[in-house]
Amino acid sequence: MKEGPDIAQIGALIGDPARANMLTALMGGKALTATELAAVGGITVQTASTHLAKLEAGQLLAQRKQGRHRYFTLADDGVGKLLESIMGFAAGRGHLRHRPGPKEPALRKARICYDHLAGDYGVRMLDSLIAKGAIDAVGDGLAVTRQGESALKCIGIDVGDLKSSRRPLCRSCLDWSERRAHLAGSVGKALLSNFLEKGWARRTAGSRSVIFSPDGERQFLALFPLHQADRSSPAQSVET
Amino acid sequence: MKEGPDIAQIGALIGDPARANMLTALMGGKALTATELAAVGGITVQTASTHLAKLEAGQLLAQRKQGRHRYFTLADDGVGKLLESIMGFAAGRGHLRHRPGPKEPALRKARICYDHLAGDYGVRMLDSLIAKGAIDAVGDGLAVTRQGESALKCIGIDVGDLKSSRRPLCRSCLDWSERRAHLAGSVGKALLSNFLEKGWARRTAGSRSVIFSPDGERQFLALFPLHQADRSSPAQSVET
DNA sequence: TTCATACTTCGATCGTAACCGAAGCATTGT
DNA sequence: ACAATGCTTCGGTTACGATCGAAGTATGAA
Repeated sequence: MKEGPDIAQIGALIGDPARANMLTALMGGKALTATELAAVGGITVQTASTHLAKLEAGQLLAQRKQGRHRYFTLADDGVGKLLESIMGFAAGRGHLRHRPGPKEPALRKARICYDHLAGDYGVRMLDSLIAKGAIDAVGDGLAVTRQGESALKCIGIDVGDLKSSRRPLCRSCLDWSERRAHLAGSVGKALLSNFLEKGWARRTAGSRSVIFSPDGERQFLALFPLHQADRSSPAQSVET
Repeated sequence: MKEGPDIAQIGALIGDPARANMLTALMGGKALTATELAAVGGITVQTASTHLAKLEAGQLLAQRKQGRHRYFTLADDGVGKLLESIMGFAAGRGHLRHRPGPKEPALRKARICYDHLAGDYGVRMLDSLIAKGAIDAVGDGLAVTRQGESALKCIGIDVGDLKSSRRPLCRSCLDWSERRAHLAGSVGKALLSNFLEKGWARRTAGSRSVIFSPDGERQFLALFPLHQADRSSPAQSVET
């Protein structure tokens, strides 16, 4: 009598809050360790371990051993697509976990997305990089152009060094506050690290928000201008 | 800290087997009563009632009172799309609830899919209708051609009458035993009713399988031949 | 080797929600 | 008015699984 694909099974896998948090975290495309995932799920590593085992058994996750770490990623593109469609559905009917609250402006403006910059500033940065031809948007993916490489070198980022890692240089990461893409990947990480090193910005203790210094903010905005001057700067409207 | 759409909630809603069964049952597009849904879910009406209330609260289902019945349907097209994408995902990795069992041949051959014909014969019928130009496959959807209308009239189905209903004439319904499409919609329903009235086939009591009489089967196969003679009839291979 | 880190497995607890029997409404039919 | 049907609500049981502490395995560093 029972027939058809077992949607209950994968529903149940996604249905647990801890697992859902881990999966959403992995939507960024970055491989994360069990410990990191435990943190985003708000559970201990033991619990996370069993969750991860289940997700792997359900073929939602893939695991890659590397030294004493185990990196987990979404099993394949299909999983990402699936999660995206569920997120879209959930967002469409206001099933939001986190309605825009009072403390949010800072987070909307600039925050950490695992290791790169997200929020309004993150979106602005990627837009600007694409507009000035430093990054090429090819299909779904992103790639650093030759011109972009030299531009990054001026800032103090050697793209050649980053290439040695297995991690992709650029990835597009969907920003749920802005509903637009920002830059992930090793270049995204390097850029954020660069800002932090230069003292343009600093992370805050308990939160994921990134606070720019007055001077740093000025330099950042100058470095990543809004090339498309077709509308009054949305970045600045948030800035106030 | 938590951010983004709440995929856990809808995952949990779909994650319960009883609820998943009810939802898949409703994918046929037909509105079903609480009692019917309890049956497909394999639970009592009381339990079904609480499940249905939850699904409604989660905006997955809509309810329509009519006399002393309450008809449940998927809340909107988005829900159908969502479920389809999950089913596709699950099927793609072999997460099937029901591996081909011993009693299945009859079901694979011909069965009720809510109100229309599914299984090998259902697939064959649609293929044949398309091949002979009675139905046009336009994009994702299906449409009856002018020629198809007259052909159906010969069998005793007035497409004009069906048009008065709000229900779409033709819908493609994915067949999970065949992994191919068969014909749903009011035309699909009318065809099955037609076969039953003529005594070509009959429904069985407890099951969803449809049993053809020897004569009815002959006529059905003659009416819906396999136009593409590129392989030996798959219908007959199951028939044995 | 020994220690430290990263992760898994085991064992046990605890909460939640799925479930059903029984009773309570609501609608229809007689 | 009364009975019958369809469904919901209530109450109480039960089972599953999420969780964590503690112990066990693997990898790397000193």
